[in-house]
Amino acid sequence: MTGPSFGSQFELHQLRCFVAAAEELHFGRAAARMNMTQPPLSRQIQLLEHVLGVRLLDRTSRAVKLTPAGRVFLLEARRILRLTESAALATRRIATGEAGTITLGFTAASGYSFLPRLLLQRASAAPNIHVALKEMVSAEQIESLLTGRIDVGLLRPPIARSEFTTLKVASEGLVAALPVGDGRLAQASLSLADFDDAPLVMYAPEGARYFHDMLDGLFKAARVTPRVVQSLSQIHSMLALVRAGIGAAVVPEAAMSLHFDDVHFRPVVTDPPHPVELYAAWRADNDNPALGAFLGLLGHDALEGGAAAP
Amino acid sequence: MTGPSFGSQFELHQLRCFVAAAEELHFGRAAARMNMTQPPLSRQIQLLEHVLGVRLLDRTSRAVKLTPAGRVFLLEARRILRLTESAALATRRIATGEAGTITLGFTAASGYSFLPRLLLQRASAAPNIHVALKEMVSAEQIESLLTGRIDVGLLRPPIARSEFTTLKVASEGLVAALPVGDGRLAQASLSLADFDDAPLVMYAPEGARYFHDMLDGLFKAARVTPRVVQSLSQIHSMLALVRAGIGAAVVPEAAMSLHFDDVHFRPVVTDPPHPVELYAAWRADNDNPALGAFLGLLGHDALEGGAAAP
DNA sequence: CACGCCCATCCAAAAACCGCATCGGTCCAT
DNA sequence: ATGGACCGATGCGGTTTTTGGATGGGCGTG
Repeated sequence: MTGPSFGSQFELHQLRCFVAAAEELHFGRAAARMNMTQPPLSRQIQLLEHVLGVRLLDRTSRAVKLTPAGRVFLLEARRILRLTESAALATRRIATGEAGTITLGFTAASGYSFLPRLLLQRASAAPNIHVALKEMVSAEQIESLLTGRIDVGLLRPPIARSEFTTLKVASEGLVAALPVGDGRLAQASLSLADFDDAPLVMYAPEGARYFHDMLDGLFKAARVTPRVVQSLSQIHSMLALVRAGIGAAVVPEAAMSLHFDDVHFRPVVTDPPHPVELYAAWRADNDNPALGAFLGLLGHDALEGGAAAP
Repeated sequence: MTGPSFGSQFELHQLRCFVAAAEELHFGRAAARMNMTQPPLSRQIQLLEHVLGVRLLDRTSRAVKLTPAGRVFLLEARRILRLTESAALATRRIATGEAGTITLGFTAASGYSFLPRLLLQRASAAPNIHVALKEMVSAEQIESLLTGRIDVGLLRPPIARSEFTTLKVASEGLVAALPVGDGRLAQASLSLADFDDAPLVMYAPEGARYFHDMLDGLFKAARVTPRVVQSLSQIHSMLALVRAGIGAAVVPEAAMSLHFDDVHFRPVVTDPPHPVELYAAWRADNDNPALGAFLGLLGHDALEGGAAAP
């Protein structure tokens, strides 16, 4: 014989037996609490003591007492059992989607207005869903959705992928950003014609294809030709140029939350009155349990699977 | 049927199986690591999932992947298993006396010199033994030893109780505490005769029976009769009176560590040169496992059971 | 001194577990 | 396209473990 070929590790059942016995200081009552009879409880505690190599309970036929080691082990056992319960609970919450983490990609522009509203709503409606934010342009989001780096993207159309489910979550109008002193500020609202032959800070076709193409289309349809003095892809950079008096800019309403000094906004009337669309997209086969709860925040129809992308 | 009449709690063995599978992401290798075959491992994990009501591993015939809930549960499971090991370790250390708590009673006088040395030694020789200190006079210590409020007492003889084991841990001489200006400070050492008919701050027979009786006996044997101007039981109070010039005092050497300004000490020659004795006492049937290690600090012969008290 | 209380032990029945053989599904090489 | 390798799930018999009733023995109590 080489040694005690016992299972050299104790089991939770033995811990539960010990805690019951240590709390009742009476094997009979402890057994009753454990829904079993006294002999097996005795055995389990003997086994536990054998595995530990330590006597935990001093038992005479008249009284049961904790040994010093037993006192220490009682605390440890209670801690372990508490941990098992909380572990099970936490895991179930993750699985049911009550809690969990959603990694969300978003475009810079959606971060100004839609995203803060969304996060505010999450804080009250799904406080246990953690949202990890990653700013990236729409093309990056599509790539990241495919590789699983993000669970959901907030991005611009077109989203031409069959493996995605998409949902239009917001649409907004366009506004003109004008420097102080610009005569057009006298008007309450502008039309596209107001930009004909006027200096315009435009979206760049590379970094901001969606806005570039949209504005380009709108101007062409209205037979208006602004003088494009600069092309940029970031809204805040464009507004900085507007402030410098280089020209006007046409940006989504959300940009109004940026509050540049000496830059004022006026609504721009367009044919579809809200041409700027924001979509949420996610892989249809994403198995993140928190996804359902998160999508619930995006709109009440979201859970059914959203509208197809154009 | 009321519900799943399963053992509604998982077992550590299932946790170990799950951790192995989650780490290997391969049931066969995981089973090998667990020293068993693949089918039972599959079952254990199925059982665990059933108990939790949560799928932990997504397994196709080609690949095994953790679900989001499984990722969370893996962390929890590892934590629980780590805790079980440390719990067993800590408990064994308590049982073997490597670690633990000793509640120690001590007299005020022993706290000046002997106790600090003892605690210093403990810090290096038995750092995991925690010593809880309770100052109390010898009579209180005996009472507390009987009721188990303290494990060990550092006290003065006589200790006339058969249920105690005792050990002489220190003996010291007496010194005279003299106020500046006292003529006897000219001598390098004093004899008892130097106190004849001189004002003396004496130990009170109630609160400090040991010192009172000892000094009383020494003076009587030397046929010396000091003028007792005050009786106190606390050394520091006595020294305060000495400093005020009320009289001299005869105190144990340890009192020299008190350092009162304008109070100087001179050795007093006595017949037994070290008449002040300090004993350690503990119940022979004390089952505190840390006791052995602690007694080892008191002297190398301490473990055998000490000398009988007078 | 008989009785009651309580934990340990013994033993047979029940339950749980394990390993073997096998199945169904997927991927890969031919 | 097809055969083979690989992998996890499942069915089943044998073994180990656990359970609970009966019993024993120590220890206070009336």
